[in-house]
Amino acid sequence: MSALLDDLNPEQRAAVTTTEGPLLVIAGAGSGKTRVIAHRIAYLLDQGLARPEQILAVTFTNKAAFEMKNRVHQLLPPSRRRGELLVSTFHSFCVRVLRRHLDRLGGSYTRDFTIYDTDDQGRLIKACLKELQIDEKQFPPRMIQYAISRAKNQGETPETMAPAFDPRGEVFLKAFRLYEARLAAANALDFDDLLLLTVRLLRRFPDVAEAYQDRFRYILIDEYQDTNPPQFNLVRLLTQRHQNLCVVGDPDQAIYGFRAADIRNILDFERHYPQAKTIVLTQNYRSTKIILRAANAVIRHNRARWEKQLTTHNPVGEPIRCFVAPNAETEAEWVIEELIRWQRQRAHLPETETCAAILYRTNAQSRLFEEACRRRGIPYVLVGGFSFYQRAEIKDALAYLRLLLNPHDDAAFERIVNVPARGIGKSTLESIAAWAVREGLSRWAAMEQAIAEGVLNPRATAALAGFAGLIRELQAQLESSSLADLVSAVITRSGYLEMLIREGTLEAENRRQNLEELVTAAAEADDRRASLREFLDQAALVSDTDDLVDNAPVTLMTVHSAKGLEFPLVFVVGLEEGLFPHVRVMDDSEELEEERRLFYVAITRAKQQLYLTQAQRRRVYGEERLTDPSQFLEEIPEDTVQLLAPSGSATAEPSSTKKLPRNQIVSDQFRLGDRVEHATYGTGQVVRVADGKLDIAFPGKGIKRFVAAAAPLTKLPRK
DNA sequence: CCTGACCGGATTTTT
DNA sequence: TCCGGTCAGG
Repeated sequence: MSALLDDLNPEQRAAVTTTEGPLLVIAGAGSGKTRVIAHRIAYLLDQGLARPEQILAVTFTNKAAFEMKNRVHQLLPPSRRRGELLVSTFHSFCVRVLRRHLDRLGGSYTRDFTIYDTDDQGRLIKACLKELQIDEKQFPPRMIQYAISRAKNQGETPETMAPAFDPRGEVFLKAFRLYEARLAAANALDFDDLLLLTVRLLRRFPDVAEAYQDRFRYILIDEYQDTNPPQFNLVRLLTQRHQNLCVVGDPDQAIYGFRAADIRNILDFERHYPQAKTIVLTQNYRSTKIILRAANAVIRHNRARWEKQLTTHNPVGEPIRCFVAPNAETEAEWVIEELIRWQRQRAHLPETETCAAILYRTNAQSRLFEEACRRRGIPYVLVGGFSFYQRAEIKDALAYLRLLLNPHDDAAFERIVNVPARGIGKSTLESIAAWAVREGLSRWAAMEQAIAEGVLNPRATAALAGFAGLIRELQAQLESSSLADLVSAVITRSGYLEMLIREGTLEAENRRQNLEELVTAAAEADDRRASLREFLDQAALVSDTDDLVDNAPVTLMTVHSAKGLEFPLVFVVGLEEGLFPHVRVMDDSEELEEERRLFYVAITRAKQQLYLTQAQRRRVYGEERLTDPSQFLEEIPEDTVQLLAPSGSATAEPSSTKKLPRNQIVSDQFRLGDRVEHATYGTGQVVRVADGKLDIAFPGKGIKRFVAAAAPLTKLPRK
């Protein structure tokens, strides 16, 4: 058993073995946090302090949960591996609880509820606005959606919200109220509801709460800095009895404020749990000294902060390499070239030593890098953006399946009632919608009535009856068929497959293959003996990083998705004012600090080599714009950085031209690659000499063009 | 009812 | 640039 603790440092060992009472582990980037959690669970089991089913561990993604389970498994002797260890995300855990007990809450909710994803939510909100005749121009659905989610996460309901003084608030409340009513009517829960209703359930039914409190003797929460109020409440409820709560996180990596995550949950932990012990893990095992020094320097610019300095015994490493590209296309090309070069040099090393990540602020940036990879024949893995379960054809197929289980799922109904086209048009659907609203029915029920009473024109009635028949026919198969057969039946009998085949385009063929893939996924679920319900739940709660491939040579993703991951080689791209930091946060100092934490997360993903790039021109809204270097670049210490000259013919355009008084031509005194010192811009590197002009790149300040120079420009000795 | 052409507006990050 | 919504014609 002591082998469990052997290769842990004293801080880590303390975090693993302090098993009684609340424990706060502040774990700096790369401090072996995941390892500590896995070892702690293994330790609890190994010491006989708990049986597997008495432990609940919460991770941020399903993938992390899966890996955590595996790690624990490997740490344990075979004799200790029995029993079910529950490692899941907050959302999956809540679904589990609600599928058991939601009936108790009463109202229209039952345990057969449907989960509405962001997409379904958006459609529903649009429908609500339309029904209330609210102008979408004045009240953009996205904003309403955001505001509703925000309100719900703050624990507000339409009833508890302050009576609206201004008409805008009144309009919002009306939309909020209707949205909640429609959700309830469809027996649907949105992502926020999963947490909220679980909390409500446990509060209202002490016997249920006590059952869970008794069961979980030990609770561990990862990424605690990113928990939101309902998650906090849930943790409080679950830990009331044993208080053996261990939360692990890093306030410097709190990046989910927009999702109502509250960094105070971790900062005030010792106040929430007065008995708490605190352990800080400050030794970094991941990055080189240079990378860590840059990261420390960056994060120190945040004012609201729990001060800690990470150290490492790792080698000094290579300087951080900065590159300023003339435009976004060149940026992407250059990154891929550099990546190929880097990996070629290390071709003799195992994949784990050479895999790379390209990290960007927004998903939209991925396209150029994908194209560059494809041009050079580099296979890549793209995370997020358009993951498998978000593809239209997959969501369509899933909507059919959802409707089989819950015909009152209006979002599913609307999605596929006329996909493929079966003669159920806009006006017909509007009549159904109006009927449903008037009678307080779901779309499905309204449709059945409309068919029975023959109120619609014969053609429409026949088309609807055909659709209703199709769904019933498929429903009849629910009991008897395997999931794989059921999915196949859905895509063939609905005519979906035929539609794609008839289309005959390359894209349609692609979509057909995706559907085939779904059948495969269903077959795998059959192997696990999953029910249709479980299959759908899992599909609704997949996270972007779940389809991450270990040790892929190149992975493209947002910085958010990269949280918790590490790569030998990392490119952080698009370091421009307005992009990273994003325009939307620049005028709010708190949000800017969150953005800086995001940048901190980005650079601390790198183990060996870090690249930072900026494009001087970038298309925004299809219009080319000049960019300024990100303010974050200036926060990187100069002596950790090496500036790189653009290779080949690609030459950067300077962002400004500096004219100095005395017309002393400078170009013949300097050569490409010279290091220079300038009075105002600091140390730079000559990246271009031509026509008596000199382009000099200054880290964090972009490229400046010098026509002539006075004394302040001095040449430094080459290193 | 369906299709295709046209126009206007949007872009942060995610369970 | 791209997406979604609107409108006219088949």
